[in-house]
Amino acid sequence: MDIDRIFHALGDPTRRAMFERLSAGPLSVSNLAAPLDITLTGVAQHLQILEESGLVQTEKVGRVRTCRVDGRGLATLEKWARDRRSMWERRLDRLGSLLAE
Amino acid sequence: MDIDRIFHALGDPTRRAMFERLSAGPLSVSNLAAPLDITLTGVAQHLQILEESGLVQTEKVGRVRTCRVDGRGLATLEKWARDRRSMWERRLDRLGSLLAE
DNA sequence: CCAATACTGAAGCATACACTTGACAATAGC
DNA sequence: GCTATTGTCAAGTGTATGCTTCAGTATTGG
Repeated sequence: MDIDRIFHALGDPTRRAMFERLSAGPLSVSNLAAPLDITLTGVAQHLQILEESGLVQTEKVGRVRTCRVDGRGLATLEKWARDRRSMWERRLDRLGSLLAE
Repeated sequence: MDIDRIFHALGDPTRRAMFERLSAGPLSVSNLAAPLDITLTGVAQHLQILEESGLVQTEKVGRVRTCRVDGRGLATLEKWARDRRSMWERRLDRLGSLLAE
């Protein structure tokens, strides 16, 4: 789960909308595409990027591909944010104790 | 703190590297630029995007501009991730209780 | 079996965006 | 005051990427 790919994937508003929608529950590609006013092909391209980044998982059964959130990507993202925050707060703590002296 | 700008800002590897570096502590623009092999101008451009997204805060004193992490951007990002996770897990919960019946 | 559905693949286009150069402005140190 | 440092502004360039069209492949339902 490469953080680089994850941020790149979510950097696009359409892909983020897709992911947000999927976090409410699994959808077929067509259903996922319905509210977006771009081509199905376009959606499929975005989907591939989301999949490669570990944010979304898809499975094809018959002719319909079902898409669902892949927890691993989200977990990687959360860890990244948590790590940055802890570094940042440690810094603030040091500053605080310096001022306290 | 627009989530759209935040993800766009962090979607670029250079900007993310800058932010990661700043989370360890404040830096001047030149110091921030030093390890990156792009122009100072390029760094300044990235910096503006980070600033507009609420991830970084800068202050110019004399001729040196000091850059530090702005907690608001990070908080917005964390909230977004938390919200997606909770939606996603609620879904898994419903599935679980369905199977339990 | 035939038509409709649900995607997939290749190729092209047009814009956004990362990055550069070159010139300039303001401050700091000697 | 002169020079070096630190950053800013405007404009241009090339590539990445979001999106489209068109054509094709399975699969499903009547």
